[in-house]
Amino acid sequence: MLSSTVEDYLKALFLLDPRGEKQIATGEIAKSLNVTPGSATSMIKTLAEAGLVAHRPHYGVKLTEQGRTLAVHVVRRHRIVELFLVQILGMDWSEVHDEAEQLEHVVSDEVISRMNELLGHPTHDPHGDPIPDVDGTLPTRSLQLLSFCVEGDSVSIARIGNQDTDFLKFAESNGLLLGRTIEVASRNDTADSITLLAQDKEVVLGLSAAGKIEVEYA
Amino acid sequence: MLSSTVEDYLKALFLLDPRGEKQIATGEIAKSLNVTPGSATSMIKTLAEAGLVAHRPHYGVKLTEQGRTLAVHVVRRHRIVELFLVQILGMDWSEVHDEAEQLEHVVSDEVISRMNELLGHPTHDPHGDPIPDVDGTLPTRSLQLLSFCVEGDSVSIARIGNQDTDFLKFAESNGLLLGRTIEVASRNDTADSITLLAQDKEVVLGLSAAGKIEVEYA
DNA sequence: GTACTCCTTTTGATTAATCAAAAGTTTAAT
DNA sequence: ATTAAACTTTTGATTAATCAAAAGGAGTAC
Repeated sequence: MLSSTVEDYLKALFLLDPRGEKQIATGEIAKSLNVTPGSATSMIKTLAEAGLVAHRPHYGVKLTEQGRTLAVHVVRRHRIVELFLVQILGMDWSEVHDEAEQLEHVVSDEVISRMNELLGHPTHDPHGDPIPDVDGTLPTRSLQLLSFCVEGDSVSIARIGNQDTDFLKFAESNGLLLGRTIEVASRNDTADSITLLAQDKEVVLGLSAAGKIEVEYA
Repeated sequence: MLSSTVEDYLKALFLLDPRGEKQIATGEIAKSLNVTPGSATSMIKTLAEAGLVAHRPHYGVKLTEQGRTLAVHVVRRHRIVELFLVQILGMDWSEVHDEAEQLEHVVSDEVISRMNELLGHPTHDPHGDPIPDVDGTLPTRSLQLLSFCVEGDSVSIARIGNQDTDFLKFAESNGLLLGRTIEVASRNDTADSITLLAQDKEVVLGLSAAGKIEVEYA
């Protein structure tokens, strides 16, 4: 059995590079897990010995096939739990991330499978992130960053790539919910901002915030 | 925040003495948690320093008010989760105990409160154990051990005091389910057994097994 | 090509929880 | 009162995970 900590490292590696293309720097892992670089190095060594990552000292680290499979399953558990908390328990999407962060390490396959059933084999979690299926396959969509959209675009919101409670609360209260269709009213690269029309209300976002939102052309 | 381990010790102390009357022996705690006596002693010292138990060396240990309150909440979480797994996720009562054992340490108050709502503020879990309410109060019933029943008694099953999967599967397959009315067909103290009529089928139990089942007179 | 900066890795300590085995207490028995 | 049995506590090690700070690479700048 993997410890929660090991699962967290694997998940972080997966999320930093879902395609498994890059070499990930120790510092990046450390930052994303809020540990010191030294802690990350020593855990990486442990993971490497267990065959879960390939480590090239001073260059970077990458999940092995085995490590990736385990990571994907942690992510699957996380996302199913999140959706379950929203759909079945009626919690707010802004508060389920931290809860799922804990639950992902303890819910059994049996429970996940029943939740999955009850939810009707969903493909995406409440933030629009894809839910890997039992054998680790991720559904794909072709999404566009809202920050790349131009004036006049009419798009529907497909994913919010920021789990921060405050950000999600802000999005919610401004009508920026998954599935909602919005229009790009204007875009100002000098001011680094974009103005949207969501439910006939104007919302102004900085481009970096807009870069956390992914959309689909209708 | 309490560690899972601390919560397990508190819960064990509570379950070994729900009324908070006795001094509990170190060895009993060790046995119920499957650790060596030395481990128990050292944890007891930690708990005592934190004010969660009163320890009289070589005599025994007892939860303080504070410790008991925390323990009751762990038990509440455990039992609500168990019932939730059975009622909402459709799991079998024989498999939810171990699952709940893990979940009890990570589900938030928010989630417990929503589960509780969804379940309609239940008073007992799938094994007939009482669910403490939010402020720690336990519902009471006056139950009788099945092993004390005599020939001719007609009673309804109120509690199964054995979380063991095999035992629960056996009970289930012999019609010994919560709420079911059964009759004591005969009782043989020499053979240490009791014969029941459950749904017109005869079931013979040893008295020690019967002592794990609690009943209510109709 | 020496120096500097920015990472990464190593080192040495610390904390929580555990175990095995030694030492110490209680109780009960003769 | 001595001794034995049964239990509890202490002691010393171990493991996983972490941190702070020292030491070590790599690339860049001049």
